[in-house]
Amino acid sequence: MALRHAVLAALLDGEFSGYQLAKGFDIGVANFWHALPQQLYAELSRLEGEGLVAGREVVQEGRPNKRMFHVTEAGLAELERFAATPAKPSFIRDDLLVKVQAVDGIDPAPVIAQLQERAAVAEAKAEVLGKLLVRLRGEADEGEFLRTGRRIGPYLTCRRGLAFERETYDWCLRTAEILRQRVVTVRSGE
Amino acid sequence: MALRHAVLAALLDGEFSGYQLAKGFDIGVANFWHALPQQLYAELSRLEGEGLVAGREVVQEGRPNKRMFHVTEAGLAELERFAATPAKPSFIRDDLLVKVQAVDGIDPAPVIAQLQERAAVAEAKAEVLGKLLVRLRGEADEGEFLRTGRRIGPYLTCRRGLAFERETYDWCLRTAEILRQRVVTVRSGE
DNA sequence: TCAGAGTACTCATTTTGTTGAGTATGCAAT
DNA sequence: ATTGCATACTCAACAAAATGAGTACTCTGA
Repeated sequence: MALRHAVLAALLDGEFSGYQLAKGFDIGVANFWHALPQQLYAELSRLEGEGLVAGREVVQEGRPNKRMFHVTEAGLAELERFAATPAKPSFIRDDLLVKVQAVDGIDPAPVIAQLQERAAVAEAKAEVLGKLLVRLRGEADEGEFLRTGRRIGPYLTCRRGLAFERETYDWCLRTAEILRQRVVTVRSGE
Repeated sequence: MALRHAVLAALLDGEFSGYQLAKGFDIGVANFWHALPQQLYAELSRLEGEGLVAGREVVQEGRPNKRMFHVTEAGLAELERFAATPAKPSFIRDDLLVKVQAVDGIDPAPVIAQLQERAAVAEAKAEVLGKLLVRLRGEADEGEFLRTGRRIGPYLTCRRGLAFERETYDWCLRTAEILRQRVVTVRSGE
């Protein structure tokens, strides 16, 4: 059950509402823990019930009120406890890889198309993450920031996400190219 | 529901029992779709019920009988259909990244230890995948194999897995080093 | 003025994934 | 002789994640 911890980690950056998390999750924490809005709302309620986060109602005009949450002492202690328990091994879990695995038995055309599309998505995501990196370190150069910055967690995970997206981009394009070449080869009666 | 398709894709390589899949899943398809033995057995039964795979009982001596499964025509058609439906975006989902994200608020020592451990796991996995790559392409050089081999799906996904593990390895070591340096910096009263 | 998009959520259900405990047999080492 | 490991599975219960369908109000543009 790491969604709760992902939420706690995200709330280390300040006060957020469920709605804000649901938006921001896509660029920040969502690089390594994706969740739907409904899950976030539910998790925040549960965390509040357990006293790991505290919420306050913010009355707004011209738009619905919202609840802003922050981590409590108990929440921080829970994060601490979580960080000290052994991590589970991670793995990629991806539809598209399943399709590529099966590509020898089926029509490669839709797989090629999806690889192309995925490459574009990965490129766009890489750009967003690259910009986020710049924003996170501010003025300082990277080495300096990593040595002395006081909030480097998001920076470090963002670097991982960026490397992943770049890797995805490269692999998708190379794989698509290989499959395209084979279609040509087979057609020319190799 | 891509587990079923991962199983179908795995069965493209021949006939396997649930037990064999449960073992082999760790090195082949499991690079992008992890599953516990129980899930595989259950999925195979379901697939058999739907006629997407067919099983036959193999009587053995000195050990329990087993059921060997292969993909049927209908199963292949299902894979074809699956490959043609748009892929969902993928993302990393990883405990350890959550911990790194939170590292500014907690004790970094256990996080550093887990990064080190994860690097070792990734290195070992990368080596296994590297060997698998060599085994899959056999005598041929890579370019030749990719152009003319008749079963390249597993090779292509294996390359992705290898790149991922290498990336994980690098990131873990670099991140651990950065965190270690900071501990020193803080201690020396920066 | 009315459709559409944005803010801010809730509730219910289903689908997946995980955990834990069994069953049964044979082989090899202690 | 008995422990422990490998083969080959099954069943039940639970936790987590994904899906779908709302609610309600406001602002903006056609």
